[in-house]
Amino acid sequence: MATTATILHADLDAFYASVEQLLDPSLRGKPVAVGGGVVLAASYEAKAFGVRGGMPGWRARELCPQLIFVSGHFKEYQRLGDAAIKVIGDFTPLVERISIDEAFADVAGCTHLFGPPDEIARTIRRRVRAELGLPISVGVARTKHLAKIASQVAKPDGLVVVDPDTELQFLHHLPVELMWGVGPATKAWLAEIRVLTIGQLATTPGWSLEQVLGPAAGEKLAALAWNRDPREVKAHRRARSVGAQSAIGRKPANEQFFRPTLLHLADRIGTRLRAKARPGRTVTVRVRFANLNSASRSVTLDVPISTTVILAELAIDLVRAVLADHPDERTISLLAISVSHLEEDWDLQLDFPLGLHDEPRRPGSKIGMARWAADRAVDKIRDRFGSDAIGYGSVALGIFRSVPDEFRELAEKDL
DNA sequence: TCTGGGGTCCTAGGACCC
DNA sequence: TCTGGGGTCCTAGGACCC
Repeated sequence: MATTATILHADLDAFYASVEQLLDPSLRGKPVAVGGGVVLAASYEAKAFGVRGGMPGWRARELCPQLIFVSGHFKEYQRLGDAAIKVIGDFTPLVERISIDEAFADVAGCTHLFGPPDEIARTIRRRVRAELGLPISVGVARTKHLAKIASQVAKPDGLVVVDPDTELQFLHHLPVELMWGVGPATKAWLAEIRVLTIGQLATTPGWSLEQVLGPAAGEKLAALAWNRDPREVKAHRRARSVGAQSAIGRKPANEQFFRPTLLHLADRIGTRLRAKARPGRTVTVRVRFANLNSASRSVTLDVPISTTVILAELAIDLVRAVLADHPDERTISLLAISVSHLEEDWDLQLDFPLGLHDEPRRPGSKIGMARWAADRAVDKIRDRFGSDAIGYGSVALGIFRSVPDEFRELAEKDL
């Protein structure tokens, strides 16, 4: 089976920072960071100093004193990210978007119209540069994983095509961390057994990898060398969970502090679940303590829920349980709620939510109905007048916003 | 004045069923 | 009448990705 290299992986370079340099020419060629308290994205000039996403702002300034901080044009990121993906969509409907700035495409079915894959890749790069003013790197290969590695190698602003006949040569000298799924922990373990390159990995007996990393990871690591990579590009993937979290600095582990935050998080999640008619059955909370250790608790219900107050009450109970199990932890630094086991296309008209203090297995009650009706009313008012018009206002709750809401929305996956 | 926010997937142990 | 094995679901924790 002679498979040809028809999978593209396209990735906008240092996306947020590139947009800022596009919008403000005085930033071009200079080290730029988007963010403030924390670096959300860094330009290549800043990366040269070791500045990385997720890094505390003070640390970034330490590494690069001349670093320019900009607060970010989040609407523009969404617009330009969408536009870049749309350029790819002009060639094939088989586009799998991974994030705001990244997508796979399979061009096998459109080469008769647009020429060979490498030519399509060149056209995409040229058009994104000409029409949007942004650099984009593209990898072309026989599988998704290889295409992704190729685009990483192509960065910045490049194109790498991996011919099926030369795949092993291409991979041989590349560091293991370029593989998808190999992060710091796996890299460190592999380094211990003196495996630094993908070539070395390919000649390492499968059983020793499986023994330490488990069957799934072992299989994944061996897949590249054995040509068992997934090829299928999926245009539509539905979300499997919805969550929200908030770093709250250092707060005592008391209900008066965690309750308002949990209400706010539950509200964010509940609104999204109701908007897409996808209530969920499992609620998970995570509590991170001052020492950055964290613990989680979850509960799975018989009935899917999306009511803000019910989500919040469940979350509060779960956080209480976590704290009861960790009596020595007196300071909380982050709270998170996540809802999973999401229902597909739930008819909200049939959603008789759990009355919290009723019999748990009997959905529907006057109290539950009233709460559900109240949420739907709030949703409608927000649709008309904006999200701050009504509800559990963060100002009233004293919520400290460490990142702008627009940034959170950029990261949200379509339900 | 150490570390943001939204996700995916995997593992291991236990409960429970047949 | 004391014991197998397979499958599914739930829970807690962790690695990883953008």
